[in-house]
Amino acid sequence: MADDAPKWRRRKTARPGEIVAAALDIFADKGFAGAKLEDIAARAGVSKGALYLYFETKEDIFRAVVRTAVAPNLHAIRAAAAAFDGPFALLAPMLLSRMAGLMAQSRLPAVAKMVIGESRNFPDLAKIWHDDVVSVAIDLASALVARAQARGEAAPGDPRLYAFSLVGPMIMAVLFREVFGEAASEPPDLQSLAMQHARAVLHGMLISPHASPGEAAP
Amino acid sequence: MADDAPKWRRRKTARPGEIVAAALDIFADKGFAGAKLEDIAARAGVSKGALYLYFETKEDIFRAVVRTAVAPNLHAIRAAAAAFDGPFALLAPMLLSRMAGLMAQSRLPAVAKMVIGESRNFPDLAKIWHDDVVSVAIDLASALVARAQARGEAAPGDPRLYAFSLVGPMIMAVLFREVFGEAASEPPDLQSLAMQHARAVLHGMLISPHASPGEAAP
Amino acid sequence: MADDAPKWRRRKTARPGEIVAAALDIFADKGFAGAKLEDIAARAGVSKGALYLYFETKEDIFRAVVRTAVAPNLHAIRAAAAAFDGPFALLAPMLLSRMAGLMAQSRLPAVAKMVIGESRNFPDLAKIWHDDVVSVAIDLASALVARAQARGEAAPGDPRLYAFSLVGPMIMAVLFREVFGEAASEPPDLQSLAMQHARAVLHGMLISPHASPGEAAP
Amino acid sequence: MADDAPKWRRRKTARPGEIVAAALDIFADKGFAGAKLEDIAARAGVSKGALYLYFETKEDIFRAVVRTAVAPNLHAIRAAAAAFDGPFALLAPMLLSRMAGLMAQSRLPAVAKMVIGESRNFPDLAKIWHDDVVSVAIDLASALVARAQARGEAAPGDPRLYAFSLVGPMIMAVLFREVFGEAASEPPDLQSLAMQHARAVLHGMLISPHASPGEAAP
DNA sequence: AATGAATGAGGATTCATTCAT
DNA sequence: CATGAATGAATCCTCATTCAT
Repeated sequence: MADDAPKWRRRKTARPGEIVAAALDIFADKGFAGAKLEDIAARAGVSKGALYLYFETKEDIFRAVVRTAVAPNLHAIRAAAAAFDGPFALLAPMLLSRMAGLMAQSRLPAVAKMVIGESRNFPDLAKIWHDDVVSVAIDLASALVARAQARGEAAPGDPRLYAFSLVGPMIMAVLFREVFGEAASEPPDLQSLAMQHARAVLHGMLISPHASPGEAAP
Repeated sequence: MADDAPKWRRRKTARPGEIVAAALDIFADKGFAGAKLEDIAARAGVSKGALYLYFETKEDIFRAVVRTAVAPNLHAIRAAAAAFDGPFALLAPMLLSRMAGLMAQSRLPAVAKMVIGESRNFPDLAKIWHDDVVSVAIDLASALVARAQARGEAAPGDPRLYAFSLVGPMIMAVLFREVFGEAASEPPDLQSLAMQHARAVLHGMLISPHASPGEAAP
Repeated sequence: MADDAPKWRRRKTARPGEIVAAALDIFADKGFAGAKLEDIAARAGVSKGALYLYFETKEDIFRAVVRTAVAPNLHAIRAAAAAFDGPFALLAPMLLSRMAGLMAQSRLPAVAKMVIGESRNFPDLAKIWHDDVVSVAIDLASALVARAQARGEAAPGDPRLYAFSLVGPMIMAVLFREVFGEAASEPPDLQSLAMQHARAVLHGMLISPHASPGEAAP
Repeated sequence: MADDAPKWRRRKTARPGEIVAAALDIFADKGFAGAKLEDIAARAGVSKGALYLYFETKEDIFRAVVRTAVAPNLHAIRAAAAAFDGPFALLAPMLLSRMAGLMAQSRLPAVAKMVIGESRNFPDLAKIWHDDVVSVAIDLASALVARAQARGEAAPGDPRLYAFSLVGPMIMAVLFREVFGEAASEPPDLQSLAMQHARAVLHGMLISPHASPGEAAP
């Protein structure tokens, strides 16, 4: 609360970002309807009226929050995909690990929770989220699987469903942490899950009678 | 939903259930804050005031919706687990398939969406959902994995993380369908996903040079 | 940011007048409450803050608008009255015609509309308008009538009511044009009305059986 | 059971009228923007929320006020016109007198003031007012004049402008009273004005050398 | 039990006004 | 002098909740 530093006015450029950041916190905590503009303003360190210098409506702020969260991470995902072209057995764990890192660092999980809860009230945001995040990720994973299949690395099957097999556990874990937080039982560690799941989905959970004993424990 | 029973004077005991069913529809569509008691009452075929004959507050109705959705399905899951004690390689696909059926039939996905969105506003409901649904399912899967490991059927590793590997894709697919609905690209088929994912997570997606061709289709 | 282009040219004295002119346009269009200071500033080509260099409040601007519109026209009316001292039969049409010209040229009708609408919110302005415009005009007309009566030119009767008989049609026509504008049926032509009404109120609309046919068109 | 029991409920039927009556008072006093819904509700003896049981928005109430004021008086005007078919010299004073009575009894002057002030903000209401009140009155007067001309009773000239000559003074006087109220100099008496103006506009203000001396003094 | 008219606290939004630059 | 970002009081409107019928 106490801000000793003299607040230099003329924040015109920085303000929108500060407001969006504050709004993300409040929306993630209270949901869209539960969030009070007054709280968002307070957290952003501005007055209620100042919000309307940069955004038309509460919905507008919400949209900005979702869009702002999506854009940079979207680029990161695409970059990760294009950067590597090795064998699927190495690519999959790398991608899951990177996904774990992304989820831990960014506010994507919080935004995901918001979008899930408000998907019916903001169909256009759901569409943005779908088109720019979920579909991109699924298409990426599907493409990797398809390539692996073409190379004879991966078993036959629907690449799109395999995409769910690959990233589903990460999504579930992320939402688990976001929804139940520390209020519930110990949340899963994302990096550990990424590693163990990569091995499981690549090599299988079953201990093959033909496999060497060392295979299961790297 | 069928109205083959005489309508007059059958209400008394049926009313709360009808209200909860109506509320589930409205809450699933609009979210907690967006749902109007007037709409719930209209859908239930009663007056606004009548809601207060059976429930104290709007929150009370919401809690009843969540609890009502949880209870019976919870039993089904436990029953399914206890009923079968075969090899993990057969149990896992069966459970995933049953899970797919459960998700398709019940309103669990809709309630899950609601709980995710309102988890911060209703910590107690999040806790109920966690304790009675999520934790139970995870514990169940973990126990099955641990048993399989003890029997030498499953590879070593954290059984809890394996639980995410098992059910995560189903959860993701269910939410995908719930959130994006028909407005987005083709939603994944749950049964197909259950089958393919079971094979993938059990035997691995990779084509092992040592594996026999028949391994993929048991 | 630093913009070294010196904008201050020569305004200083012209500014208040420009602001008042802009305000008149906006007030006439939106009414007092509906007018936004931002719009007035924009139309005057100054910043919002600049308004406060010349006026204390929004009300202050409104008062200035009304007063500014009143003052010069007031002079014109008095001058017209004092300038001529001929027979009433010639004076009346001349005054009505001059009134028509004044109404068509000045923004008096627009200000009249504003004052009518805001008379209860700005009793002091209503008083100014009454004392400086309406009463002056009525008193002037009354005085002319009284003089005509004293000279035996005009029939007996309340000079004040005769004043309404004289100028009422002009007022009504002016308001008709101001309120309904071009959105309604053809507005009356003020000069034509002035001429025809002068003849009617002086000589009567009825065709007297005793009057010669030429009487109606002198 | 039969649902057609008399609705003694509350005031469901009477309320809208009460609200409109209260709103007319407040709107007339404060103007549209200046009127607070809270004040309207208080004057109507209901809560703020109750207003929204009967009207959608503040604008909706305003429209209802204007429309409600127009409708019944409209009928009265038309009836008066159709009822009488005597000589113009008798019809004109009768109509002016009736107009004076109507203005004194009804809230038409107050509504007129509102419409004048808000004509730009509510063009549709201005149109209603024009089409249903002003045009009707002008057309009516014009028709009477035209008929009188056809009968050789009235002098030639534009009947529409004559209509302004006839009713303009009444309109001006009514607005004078409404705008300046008792705060200003003595307001004109409507009935006296109707009588004196009728004589003036019929027979002329000038004393004709040919007229008998007794004609000018009733 | 059931109704639905009525309530009023709560919150999004506007805009006259201020003041640091 | 001039600016325009910032403020916050004011007010419309919503809707969960109550209660007379």
